Amino acid sequence: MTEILRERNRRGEGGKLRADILAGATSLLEQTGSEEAVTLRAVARKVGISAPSIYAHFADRDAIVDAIVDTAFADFNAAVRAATAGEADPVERLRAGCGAYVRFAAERPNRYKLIFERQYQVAGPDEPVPAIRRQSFEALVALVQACIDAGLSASTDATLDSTAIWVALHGYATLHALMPGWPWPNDEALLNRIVYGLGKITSPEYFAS
Amino acid sequence: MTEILRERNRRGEGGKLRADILAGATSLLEQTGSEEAVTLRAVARKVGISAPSIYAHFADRDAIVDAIVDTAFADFNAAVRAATAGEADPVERLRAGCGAYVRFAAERPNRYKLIFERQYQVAGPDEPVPAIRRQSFEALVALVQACIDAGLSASTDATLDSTAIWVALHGYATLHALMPGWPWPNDEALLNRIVYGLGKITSPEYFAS
DNA sequence: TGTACATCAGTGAACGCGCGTTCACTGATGTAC
DNA sequence: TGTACATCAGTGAACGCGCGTTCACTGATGTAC
Repeated sequence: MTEILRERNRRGEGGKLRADILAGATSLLEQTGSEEAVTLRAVARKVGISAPSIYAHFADRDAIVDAIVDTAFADFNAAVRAATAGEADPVERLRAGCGAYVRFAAERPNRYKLIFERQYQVAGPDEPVPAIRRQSFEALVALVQACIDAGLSASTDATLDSTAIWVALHGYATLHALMPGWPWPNDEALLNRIVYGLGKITSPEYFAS
Repeated sequence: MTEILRERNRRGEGGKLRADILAGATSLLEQTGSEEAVTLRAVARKVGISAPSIYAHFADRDAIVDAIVDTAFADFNAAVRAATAGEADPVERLRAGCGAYVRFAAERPNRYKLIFERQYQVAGPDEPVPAIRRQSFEALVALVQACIDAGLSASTDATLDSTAIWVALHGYATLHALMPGWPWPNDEALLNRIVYGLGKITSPEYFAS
């Protein structure tokens, strides 16, 4: 648990500590792999300050975790959007988006996990899902629908097939992080099976893979 | 947190407490949804005994959680095996096994979650996966291979396609538990897409669904 | 059949720990005069 | 240009809490004689 030597901020620059706390908490989460490890005191140790100093910037422990989730979710949406933006062909766009989804999770496994687990805690078991999460799913449905419209997919239900793709991507992302010792098949091949198989992509060059 | 009124066991029947502790711990896990809630003291309160009494039956807190995992994993394997045993047609067997997989997770979401998360903690990030887990995957591969052998699947790589099916089932199971408020499509339809789509089942009556 | 006693099932008090949070404070620094 | 002071950034000690675990114990019960 490395501690950072830290100089007191100059007057008017107290706000900088907020960013340091967030960075420390995020690295703590990513290193230990569990949300429970993000304690006020552990974060303070990591950042090199005393525990009460955090209260100037966050209301309580939960506010820190919420801030991590907000940042991570924004990063996630941005990563997927950036990946799809670069492709013209509908199938390539879909494939690129799904690739970015899995890559994000692989590179930040614990932040990915937190995004989804926190969802549950925030919304409660029976409450509706927040708009921001629904929107990123709608984007996936739109990608599949574009393939259908271009005559490249045999799907007759973009929502159903998007859901299938989504659960497969989520399962792959979480299992991959959870069982690195598993004899996983080639990453590209598995992703192709998920995207082309569940997306009912008809073009032979896609389906062959 | 209901406490159970409990009479002291008679001489020679001390072992009964072990089962009570396990049952209390399991119900605590299933109610609260988090492994952290399964504390020695919470289990003792649940069962209606004092905390130190647990040490006569379990070495430490971790041993209780391990026992829950062992039981849950055995139950899981039994449920899937029982489902496949009843079917003669290879595709029906595969479909029944996958259905049992998802049903098990839906009925005991927190035990299902624990089985996989504990995996990680036990084996460590880089160690190989225990034989018992590998065996239940091999059973899935065999089900897919049987479909290929019967000329009912166009798959040319039973392991790859079984992996795809597995990650999709896992993703569906975990997301379903995590987001009950999500507008999930019809359960049968989604499972059919996963099993028939990723299993490359060719029979028209299957593929149409 | 009666009784002493070993054993068994389980208890209550205590320990040290890390936690979230509160409170009164300190000391450097920018600014008003 | 010098100085008093308000403000800002952050601290140290303390609180009560629930935890895992230890220890010496208690009292009911089956059994040997």
